[in-house]
Order: sequence, then structure tokens, then C-alpha cells
Amino acid sequence: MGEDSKIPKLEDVAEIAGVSSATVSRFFNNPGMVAAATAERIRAAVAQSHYVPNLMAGGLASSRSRLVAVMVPDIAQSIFNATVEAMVDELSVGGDIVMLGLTGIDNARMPHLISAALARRADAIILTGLLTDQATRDLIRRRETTVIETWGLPEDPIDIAVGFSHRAVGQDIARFVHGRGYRRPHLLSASGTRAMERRQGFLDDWASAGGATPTEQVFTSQTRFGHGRAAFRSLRELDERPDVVVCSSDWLAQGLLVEAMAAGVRVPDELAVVGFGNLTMAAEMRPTITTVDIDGARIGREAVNVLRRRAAGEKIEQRHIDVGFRLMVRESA
Amino acid sequence: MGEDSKIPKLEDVAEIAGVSSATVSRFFNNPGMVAAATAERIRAAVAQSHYVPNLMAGGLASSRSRLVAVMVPDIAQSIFNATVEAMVDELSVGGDIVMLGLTGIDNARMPHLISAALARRADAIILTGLLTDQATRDLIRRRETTVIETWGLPEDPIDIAVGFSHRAVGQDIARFVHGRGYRRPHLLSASGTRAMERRQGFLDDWASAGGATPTEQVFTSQTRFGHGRAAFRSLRELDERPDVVVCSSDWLAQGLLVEAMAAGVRVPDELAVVGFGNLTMAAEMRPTITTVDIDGARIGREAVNVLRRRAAGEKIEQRHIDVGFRLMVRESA
DNA sequence: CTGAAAGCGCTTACAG
DNA sequence: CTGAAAGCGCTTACAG
Repeated sequence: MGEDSKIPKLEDVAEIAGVSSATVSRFFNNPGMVAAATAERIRAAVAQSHYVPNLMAGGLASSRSRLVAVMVPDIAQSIFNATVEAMVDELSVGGDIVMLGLTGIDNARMPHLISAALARRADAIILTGLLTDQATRDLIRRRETTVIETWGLPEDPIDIAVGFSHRAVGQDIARFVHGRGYRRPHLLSASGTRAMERRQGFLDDWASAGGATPTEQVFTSQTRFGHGRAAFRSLRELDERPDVVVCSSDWLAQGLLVEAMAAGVRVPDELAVVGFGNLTMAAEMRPTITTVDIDGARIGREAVNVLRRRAAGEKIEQRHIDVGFRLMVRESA
Repeated sequence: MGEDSKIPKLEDVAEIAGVSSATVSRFFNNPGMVAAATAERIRAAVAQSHYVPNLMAGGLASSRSRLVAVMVPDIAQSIFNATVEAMVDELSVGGDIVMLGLTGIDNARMPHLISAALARRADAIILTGLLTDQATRDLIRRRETTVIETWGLPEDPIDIAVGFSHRAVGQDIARFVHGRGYRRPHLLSASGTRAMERRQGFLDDWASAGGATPTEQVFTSQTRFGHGRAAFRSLRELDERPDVVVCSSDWLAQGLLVEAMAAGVRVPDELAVVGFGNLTMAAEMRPTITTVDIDGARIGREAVNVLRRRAAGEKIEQRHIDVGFRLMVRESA
């Protein structure tokens, strides 16, 4: 107690090891610069004093926080979780920590959280959603903060984008559905920008393949299981029933399927279903769901990789990194 | 550019507003102390200069990081997600940020992540898993860091625990199962400490109710959907088939149910199933799953609440905060 | 390979 | 209600 209970600082370690605090600092940040014998004494001193560096002080002095902010709408039931997990894993092995910002599904808290990240002088900010607030975009630009946008490939990224073309997803689904011989698609979409891009891709490709205009339904709230369920019921009341339902999430698809099974509708013969996201569930329930797989972990790794390269001083020309996607053909369509 | 592109600091704001930097600091941290007219000038200066405080400097000076570390095994498919989400939401409205640490399902990275949190001088560390590493426990004790353990109520918490009794869960399930008239339970458990506590609670209560020793199976890896599936098949080969399967996760239960349906086994008449966790899925698939609901969000809010009270100087005597649990009786048992 | 010293951008008693 | 000044615990040219 007393003296002992004080939190040790760099100087305490230096004193024990009989060197200057500058040398101890180098031992941590630039070990190649210190002599082997000195390093050994410092190592012992660190162990003896239970020293843990103060990275607030270190960050202030070096203007490197070793903190990366990751912004995501939510994590309760999110398609982004694999991405966040990969990022956190990759970053923490490199000694960086991640600030997790939950912006809300409408991204309403984004500006506030970006400010909090800038106040901590985050080395980088990674976004999974869209940053639409112009004042915040300006603030970020002004401070020349590294920003990685993920899960999409906007025309004009703030900095660098790692993702895939949502429009291309829609087009591929249209081609697949048409190729399978379905002729009366019904679209179940969320109202977000990206779901709308997929929808437009589908519609354009479908039209150019000569298909009749699909019926559709757009949900302004987050698409959940219950929406899929309700949608199945309303589908049954249509004059001309669809032969395939293209859903903007696996949740919608699963809800639809559970109701279809309960109603004794044969899938895919009487009604086919296509999802999006390839949740674990999609491959494990009966029937298995035909859907689109996004390698979320890869998006996370690529994003961190870009950060590392830039931290190493590399000038990165590429503004778009396309990780693509895969149509997973299973039982439901 | 040039002068303009420099990041503004407190002094710059002070100069524009015609006050000292101490006053600007007070404007942010103790607004009640500054005169209304002065505050107005400072507000204008902040807006004009696009000032964002440097909280590394602030934290160093005040020895308050406004950073809370949250440690969780994973977030990909985690039962803790609602807890983490609630914590992040609560903390960020108060201006605190959260460092998300992913320890791995075996908690192997816990010591490394705790060090990272201590190095950032986190105001508190919240755990969802168990911290078994003694050296790390000692380190935390030595630094007198606030630690909240959640999702369990260990006999001797490091500091404060917010959770529920896993043993009581097992006991309640045993009572329920027995009351429903089931007589040949089979237990499907994960090998973790907490799942084992639930198992023991079940066994003890079952025995005292006069039940015959249940058959059982323990999984050393994380219990997933596939394990439930495989379990169903091996159950069919037992001499005396169980009439109810008590699973340590809803994933196991769901896997079992899908196989049971496929095999034409009637649930719950021929085979009943009980899960744990009350995942969204448990109420939405057919048949719906009888399971145990834990209010994860409440655990998160209570944990943050404890932090706030302590930050406000309150001395907290209570070392255990029990949030309880609820048996959700549905179709599967 | 090592040390002395200035500086990073704040906060906070202390004095008025 | 406000200011001058010391201090928070590091890093990093600079000099040797």
C-alpha cells in the first residue's frame, strides 16, 4: 500500500532499470533501437513494477491514438456482424482497439458518434452504413481522417470504399430467376438506398429480358421475419399469384417460407423464394434458402488491410475495392 | 489551407472568443461556471473554428478516459448481443465510448484485451464471460479498476456482478419438465462453466423429485445447429428413447426440431424439446420453442447504471444484482 | 545505442 | 466568474 499502490509510470520503470525514460519508451515503440542487455533490464523492471503504458499520454505525444472507430446501425440481428468481428479481430492483433458506434438503423446517431471518434483522434473511421449528413462529411474531410466505407461502392466515396455492387446483385438475381423459367416475380424490398439499388438492378434486367413488370411491396421499416409472414398472406389475395418472391433479406424469405409450409404450399414448385444475405439459418432450415452470399468477414479484413497499408505510408490510388458476391442456389428457388 | 487547415485547439477558440483557455475548458466541462455572455462568445468561436476537443489530452489531464471496455466472446451469433447493444446505447448518450473486445469463445484473448483496456485507462471494464486468468485478476485488483461481471452471479465477484443464477435456471426447468409429466429426459449441454451449472441444477432437482438419472451428452465445442441435428439422430439409436430433450441453447433445440420434423416425429407428443436463450427464432419457427428468456438488454442497462452511480460518488454495497429469468412455455414442450 | 529537454493539448487547484 | 501556471505521462528530434 501507500507508495506501492501508486500506478507506475515510465519514469518508475526507467529508475528501476537504471536508464532514462526515453530509452524505456524506445523499448516499447522501437525495440530495435535498444541494446539487448538494456532491453533485458527494462523487461525485468516492467515485470517487477507491473507497468502498463498510458496510451492516452502516448497518443497525445505521438498523435496516434491506435483507436479505430467502427460504425454500424445495430448488432442485435445484423448482417454486418461478421464484418465487425473480422475487423475487431484483425485490429486487436495489431494492438489497435476499436470503438464500437451504434448509429441506429436510420443512422440518426452517426453525427454524434463521428464527433466522439474525432474527439478521441481515432486513426480511422470505418462505416458500414451511409453517411448522408453533409456537415459531418465536411468535418471529416477538413480533418483529413481516413474513412473506409464498406458494404457498398458509392460513386464518389469520402475516401475508400470496400464492398460490392448492389445493382449487380439485383441484375444477377433477375437473370437467375428468368433462367429458371419463373415469369411472375413479386418483389419484397426494404426502403433503404442499397435495397433500392438491388431492386432497380432487378427491374432493369428483368425488363430487358422481356419480362412483364413485377408486382411489388416496399417496407419502410427494417424487414423482419414478421413482414415476410404478413407478405405471404397478402400474396394469396392477389388476382394473379406470383411464382417467385424476391426478398431483400433472408429474414423476409424465412418468414414467407414458414407461412408457406404451414399453408401447405409446395416450395419451389408452387412458389419459389429468393433471399439476400445468406444468414446461417438460410442453409439450415427446411427448405434451404436460395440467396446471395456476401463475404462479410472478407470485407472486414480488406478494410483493415487498407488501413495498414496507408499507415505504412503507402499511397493508395484505388478508391473502390470490389469483393463481389455469390448466388447460393438451394432448395427454395 | 495553410494556417486554416491546422486542427484548432482550445487556445485557438479562446483567442477568437477573447477569453483564457481555462474558461473554454470550463465551458465544456462545467458550463454552470461560465457567464451566459461569455458562453455565447465561446459557442460562436467553437462553431467558427470547427473545434473538436482532444479527449486524449483531456483524459490525460483529468485522468478520466470516458472509455468503457466491453469484453464478449464473439458477436457473430452471440446471446450477448442485446446486452452489448444496450450498453453501447446507454454509454454513448452519456458521452462515453465503448471499446469492443472480442475474447474468443474460449476467452483466450481476454488477458491481452484487458491490458489494452488498462493501457487506455478505461474508466471501467465490463465482462460477459469468465475471467479465469489469475495474473490478469491481480492486475485489475491492483489498479482498482471498476469491473462489472455480467450474465452470471459468481460467489466472489471481482467487483460487482449483474446476472442471474444458472443453477436456478436448471432447477426451474427440472420442475417444469417433471410437472408436465415427462419422465425420461435427455440432457444436451455445452461444456462451459455456466451450462454446467444449469445442468447440475437440473440434475439435483430431478433427483430430489425422484426421477431416474437422465441420459446425457456434453459438447466441448460451441453448441450449434448442426450439433442439435446430429443429436437427434443419435437419440434414435438409444434403447430407451427420451421423451424430452433439455438443450443448453436454442440453437441445439432448433437443430433437433428440424430433424424431428423431417423424420415425422410429432413434437411435443412423441418428443418434447426445451431450449435456452429465447433467440428471436424461438418464437417464430414452427413449432415454437419452449425456452428460458434472459433480459439481456436489462443486464446491459443495469451494468451501466452501476457505473453511473459509482461515477457519481455513490458507494455501492451490493455485490450481486440478480435480474432473474423467465421460462417461456410454447409449443415444443 | 542513449540522455536531456521541449512539447503534445488539455484540466484544475489557487488566487483574485 | 475568470486567468496564470503547473502538471498529466508520454514521444521525439537533437546531440553525443
